[in-house]
Amino acid sequence: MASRRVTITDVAKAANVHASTVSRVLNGRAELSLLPETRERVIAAATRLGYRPSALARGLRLRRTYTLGMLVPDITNPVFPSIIKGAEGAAHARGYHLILCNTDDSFEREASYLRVLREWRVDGILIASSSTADSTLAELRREKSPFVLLNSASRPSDDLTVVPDNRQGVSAALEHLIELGHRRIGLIAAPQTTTVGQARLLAARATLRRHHLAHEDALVSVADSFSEASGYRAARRLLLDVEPPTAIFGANDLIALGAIRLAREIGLAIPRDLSVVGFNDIPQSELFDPPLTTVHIPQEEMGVLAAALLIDQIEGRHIAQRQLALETQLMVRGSTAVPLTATTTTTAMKSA
Amino acid sequence: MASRRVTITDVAKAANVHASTVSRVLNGRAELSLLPETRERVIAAATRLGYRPSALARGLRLRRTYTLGMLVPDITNPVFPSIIKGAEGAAHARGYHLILCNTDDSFEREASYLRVLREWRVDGILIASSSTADSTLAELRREKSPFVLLNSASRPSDDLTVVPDNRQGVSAALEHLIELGHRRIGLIAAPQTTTVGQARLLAARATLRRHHLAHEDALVSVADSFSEASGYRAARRLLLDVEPPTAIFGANDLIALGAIRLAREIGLAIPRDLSVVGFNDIPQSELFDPPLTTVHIPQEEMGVLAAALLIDQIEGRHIAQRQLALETQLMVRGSTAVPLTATTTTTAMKSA
DNA sequence: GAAGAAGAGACAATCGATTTCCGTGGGGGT
DNA sequence: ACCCCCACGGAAATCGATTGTCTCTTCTTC
Repeated sequence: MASRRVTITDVAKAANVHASTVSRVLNGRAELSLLPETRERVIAAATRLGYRPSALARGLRLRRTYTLGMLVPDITNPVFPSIIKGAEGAAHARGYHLILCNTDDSFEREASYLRVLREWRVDGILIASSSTADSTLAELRREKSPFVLLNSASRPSDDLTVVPDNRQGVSAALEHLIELGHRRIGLIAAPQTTTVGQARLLAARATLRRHHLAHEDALVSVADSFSEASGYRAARRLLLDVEPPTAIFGANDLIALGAIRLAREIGLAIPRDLSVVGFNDIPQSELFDPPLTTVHIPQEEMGVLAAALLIDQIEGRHIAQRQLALETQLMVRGSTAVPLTATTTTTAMKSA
Repeated sequence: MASRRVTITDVAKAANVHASTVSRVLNGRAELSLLPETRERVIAAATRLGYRPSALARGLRLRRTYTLGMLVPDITNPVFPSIIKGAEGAAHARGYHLILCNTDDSFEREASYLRVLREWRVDGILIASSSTADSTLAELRREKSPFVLLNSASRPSDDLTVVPDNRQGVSAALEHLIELGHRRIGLIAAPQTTTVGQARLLAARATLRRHHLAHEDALVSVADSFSEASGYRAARRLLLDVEPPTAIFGANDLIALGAIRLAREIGLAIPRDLSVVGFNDIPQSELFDPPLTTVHIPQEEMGVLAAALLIDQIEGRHIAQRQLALETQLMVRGSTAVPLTATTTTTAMKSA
């Protein structure tokens, strides 16, 4: 009744050969010569029975699973689907597939998933999870399990890494605001427990310093996650201040959108009263109200490259460059404009 | 050097017992009594060595993998991440995890992935892929592999199914337009090769008929996918017509957004010149320009329920209800309004 | 015609778990 | 004193593949 799965032995019996012969035929290894006729008989039997080798058994024997684990902090953040799509496509093209794990930015879930991935003997791991504990990485290194950090550089190390060029992107965003005439620029940073969060805040501060602009603490608010809700909350501290900024740079698009929502609620028009820039250029960015000015990062490409890098590493190919920082591009859209006070400010600057 | 994985035998040796004993201790089966002292010795050895059982070996032996496959047509469509998140969370809570497969709405990729999932002996499959071939489903049924259709009802059958109540949602959307005074309502349908596409078009036509409104072919345009770009293309046929509709219902939000983009380009103001309603209520819907009026479906819940249903089925629990059609809710936002011609039209209607 | 080579496949070990079936030693019942 | 049973845990089969080795033919070649 419960139509038992057909195994290699079933095929062997049907073709009147030994299981080992079936294996050799199906895997097309040429080391052993086989009669063409036998080969055909086996293939015929296999297709007739609808034989599908068990990946479990093969993985056990081969100690290879052709499977990649992928750790993602929050799949509902619209940057990730594109990245995942890229990674998944590249993996598929090379004969691998992905086990996707949503860590919800929780250490326990991440640890739990990492265990699962190890139990499944995945060949390598793609880590897009931003808050990965150093101890976790240390363990992976120690175990020599291949992994690639995606979108979240680790502190200087030799790990394989694929990130957007945060420095370049952030400074392009801020310089855009500066060129428009903004002088009080607020920063909504991402959690400083994450490397992305740190990198972007660092880059932002450096840019402001380079342009001799204030980057006092009153102008920096740290969001507690990468979400819209948390951008909204973080924006309070900036916009309800006595001397609010005329422009805000959000560490990612969702945070920027949250800031916009709050600004609206307290009666600020975007971009007239407040300019906002985001980061990532999530899909549909140009459809928002207003169309979001943001830093584009090549999301799908990042996924593709990360998967390629990981597989190269797994298969022991030579890796020319271990750290990839991909070019970003500022997309100027409707959420930024000349500040209301622009003329007076610039005049003041000039007279100074 | 290559620190060999620690196996059950290693633990057994370290604890001075037989491998079978280790297995018994670790799986906590009570059928065989063990000395508490032995138990502790084994556990100590296992944790000391950092033993992780091989899911491959266990799966092979048990013929159970505690793994679910999930087929998704396009992960970059913002409905799906929430659904996936729900499914993944529910699965994780029950000790299962997901292998996510992005089919890109391609039959070959879907078939290929289905093969992979079978090779991996997943315990069950979550099918959110909308265009699944009937033959595929037939095969799954024949093989008695558990599966749940998610977001895509099959033709009347006994399959486990979790869908939004398309009929209710669609009619709420259209009746909203009708109440506003719209009489020429254009439909942008989703591909009719998909069950969702069919269900929503059918429901739309029925609603229009019920209200004695025209639903001529000139008012129906079929998009060739569920994407924004294809909504944009499909909208051409409606809006560049001699007698364009005053409102458009898009079979999903992306399609609706595409229609809005085209409308803008040809100089129509939304919602003044054209009202648009979508379906799904994708995240960030209220942030679009204009905020999108759309039919909310409980995305995450759908994922949760589908996973729960699948696991119940796998574990042989009794299933009270095999088909779930979840309630939808119309979210009236900024993309719909009274048509410009409203007064004249309603007057005409009344005098009739 | 015999030795050797080569061709075609069968055999069996192995991967790392789980589980059924036994074996042993001790205690209790009659 | 005999038997039975129970507690404890070892042995071995099994899941379904892959691959190194062995065997058996058949064909060369001198």
